[in-house]
Amino acid sequence: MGRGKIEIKKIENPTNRQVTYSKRRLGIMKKAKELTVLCDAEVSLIMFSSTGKFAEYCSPSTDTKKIFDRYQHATGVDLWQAQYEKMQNTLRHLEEINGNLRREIRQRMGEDLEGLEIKELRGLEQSLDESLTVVRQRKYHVITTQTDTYKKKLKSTHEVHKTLLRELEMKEEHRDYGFVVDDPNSSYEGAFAMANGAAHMFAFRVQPSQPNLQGMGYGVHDHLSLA
Amino acid sequence: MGRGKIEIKKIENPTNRQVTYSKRRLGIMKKAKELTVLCDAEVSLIMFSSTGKFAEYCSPSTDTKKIFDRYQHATGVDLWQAQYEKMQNTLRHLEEINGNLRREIRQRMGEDLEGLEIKELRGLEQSLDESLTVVRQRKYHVITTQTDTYKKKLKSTHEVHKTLLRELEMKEEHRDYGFVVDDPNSSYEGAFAMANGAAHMFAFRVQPSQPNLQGMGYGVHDHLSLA
DNA sequence: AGCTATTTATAATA
DNA sequence: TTATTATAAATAGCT
Repeated sequence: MGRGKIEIKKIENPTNRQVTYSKRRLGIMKKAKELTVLCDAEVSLIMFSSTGKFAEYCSPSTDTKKIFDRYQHATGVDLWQAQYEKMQNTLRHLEEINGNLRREIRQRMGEDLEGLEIKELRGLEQSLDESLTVVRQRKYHVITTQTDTYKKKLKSTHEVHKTLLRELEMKEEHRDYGFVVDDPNSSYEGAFAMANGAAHMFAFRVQPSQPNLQGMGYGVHDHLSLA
Repeated sequence: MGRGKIEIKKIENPTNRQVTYSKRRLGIMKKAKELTVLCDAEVSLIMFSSTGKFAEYCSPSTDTKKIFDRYQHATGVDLWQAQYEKMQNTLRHLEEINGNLRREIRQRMGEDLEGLEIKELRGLEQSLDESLTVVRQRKYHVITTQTDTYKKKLKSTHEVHKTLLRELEMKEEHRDYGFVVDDPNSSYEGAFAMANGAAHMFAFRVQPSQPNLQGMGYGVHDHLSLA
């Protein structure tokens, strides 16, 4: 149906191919519409050109999703089922692992021990013992580091104090009156008390075992309630 | 393109409509094939007649699912996306929880402690300490139970022994010769040595802390490698 | 299902 | 792309 007959094979000239695609795309869409109207049919037509350009026709009485639902029903092939089931399996697997991890944590917290053999209990005990040692070491390390930090702060406060004292002495030499202090916190007593007080507060928290901290928990636990 | 021009509107005569559907269905499928070949396009054509009959054409280079995935990508239209993304989110969420659980276990094993504050370290230490106590108690409980079991077995062995002794004494009274023993394991010495020996082996394993058991691990760890 | 007169689609061309 | 037009292809009405 043209000036000459053509063989049905790929048009190698890209321009011609594109032109033919445009014309025939309109043609087939017209055909699809006519089929829909004349024969009261439902038609879905989806096309991608070789350059990736997308075009579609779908009967007005329906939509592409409905057509595909019908398609799946008609063919019995559930296109998404495979993917879906795969994901569901992964999900189940993850939940199982999750359960196991939670159980391990519970056992490491001294719960859920009923099912364990002596051998396992001994292993767990030993592991906890070793872990406790490591955690204690780490705690002492952190404490030491923080103590050093406070010491440095204290020392720096002392420097400030000395400077202030010198300034005051100089002022005293220039006047025959006593202290002139604008801000009580900048005085020797104020600054020293603060630094010392902070250090004391910390020292108080240094006790190895605090039986009253039950309610404080161990912050990382929060994520047990995530799922 | 026929003996007479027709108006494009629903053919009311069902027979005519069906005939026209058949002819035009073939026609449009031919067009779809030609478009595929001539223009190197990807085409999906799905049709349902007014009587519900299903027919489809799909480019050989692809399949209906792929066309549909491309369709979704091209249109941005949802269809299955919602469900799919929901699952993907759940999956990601589970994996995240999983990671957190693993981290908690590692921390309960004395690893990965760098990010913890003193407060958290102290909480962890206390938790481990308490857990260790519980696990030790449980271990001793299990050990006690097993020891009881062995004691009962031993007692029962003693009963057997007494019976045997009585039988032997009776035999001695009937003959004037010494012991007559068929199976050495059924003798007093054999039975007692076994029961006692087993108990000893167990007693040996009762020591609270076994520094050499590092390699044995704590069986429950295996599931750390599940995912 | 075939047939074929006629309409329609489109290849070549501009 | 769009328009023209000669020609191939599709198909409506009939068997």
